[in-house]
Amino acid sequence: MGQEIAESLGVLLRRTTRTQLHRRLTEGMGEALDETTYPVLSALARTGPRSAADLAPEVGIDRSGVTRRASRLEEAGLVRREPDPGDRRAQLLVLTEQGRQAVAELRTRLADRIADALAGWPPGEAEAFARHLHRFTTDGPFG
Amino acid sequence: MGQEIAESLGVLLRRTTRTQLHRRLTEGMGEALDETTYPVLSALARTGPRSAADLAPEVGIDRSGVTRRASRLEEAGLVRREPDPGDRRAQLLVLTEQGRQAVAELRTRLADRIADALAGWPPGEAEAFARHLHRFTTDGPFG
DNA sequence: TATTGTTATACTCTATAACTATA
DNA sequence: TATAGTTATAGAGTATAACAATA
Repeated sequence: MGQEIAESLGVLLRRTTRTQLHRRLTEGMGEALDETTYPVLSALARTGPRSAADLAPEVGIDRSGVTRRASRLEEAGLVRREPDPGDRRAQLLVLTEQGRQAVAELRTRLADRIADALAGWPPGEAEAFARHLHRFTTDGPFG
Repeated sequence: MGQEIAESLGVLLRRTTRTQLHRRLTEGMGEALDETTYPVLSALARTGPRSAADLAPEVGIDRSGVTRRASRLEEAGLVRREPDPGDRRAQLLVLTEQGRQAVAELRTRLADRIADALAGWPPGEAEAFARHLHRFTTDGPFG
């Protein structure tokens, strides 16, 4: 059983698993939105307006990387920068209306893919899997 | 439910999730064995002796990358190169005894981490999760 | 003194292209 | 002609270090 999970993790954690999924999700959504900028846009949608420093651990890169990716998204009109009212050193990254639309499209695409994958599963198993996977990513062998 | 899976996938597919796990697994096992060479060693153990070209898709990089990583493992004595008896163009990458010992240690470490993560789960749920995760990585939204 | 965003720099890792040898 | 391994090269992406502004 542990061996089966180890094998599955091996596939999931492959570099190509991530890049290929993100590349397909962002396909045709403009030059600025690719597997590099996707995690920033996605994290921003998940957490709401954030500074680059706050977003960095969420995305798994440092603040200079967030700045660079955010600049690409800003040029494309998906993100804008606003001064943080509570800290004049900081800039908040905020989704524009166009950015929100892009996130909605990305979420739909991902949801469709997941639904397709689970379509043939026996009743109840998909729900159980969702719960288990969430628990595993939270308490799993990653900390 | 799809949303819950999407969130979990977001965590699993983070670049840092992979590198940190592999970094911890290989900790203290010599300079040649790190998060870069781990997937090659692991794939070799899983599939048996293979050429660089055959191993490339398994690892998710191209054959030049496999060659480079294999050379590091060879220098450290974990892998050796043998001529392929069936094709004189090819070189088979083979685990040495030291390489097999390293793989055994890595498997133990990963199994321990997984077992720790599942220790508190209700009876039967871990087994179900293992089956579901395997199915999901096989038929999932990645192809 | 510490932390912010940003930029420039150095480093790591990768794919691409070339080469020779063999199928 | 195509494919093997290998090497050199160029590209992408990253962390590190520095900077001025603000806490």
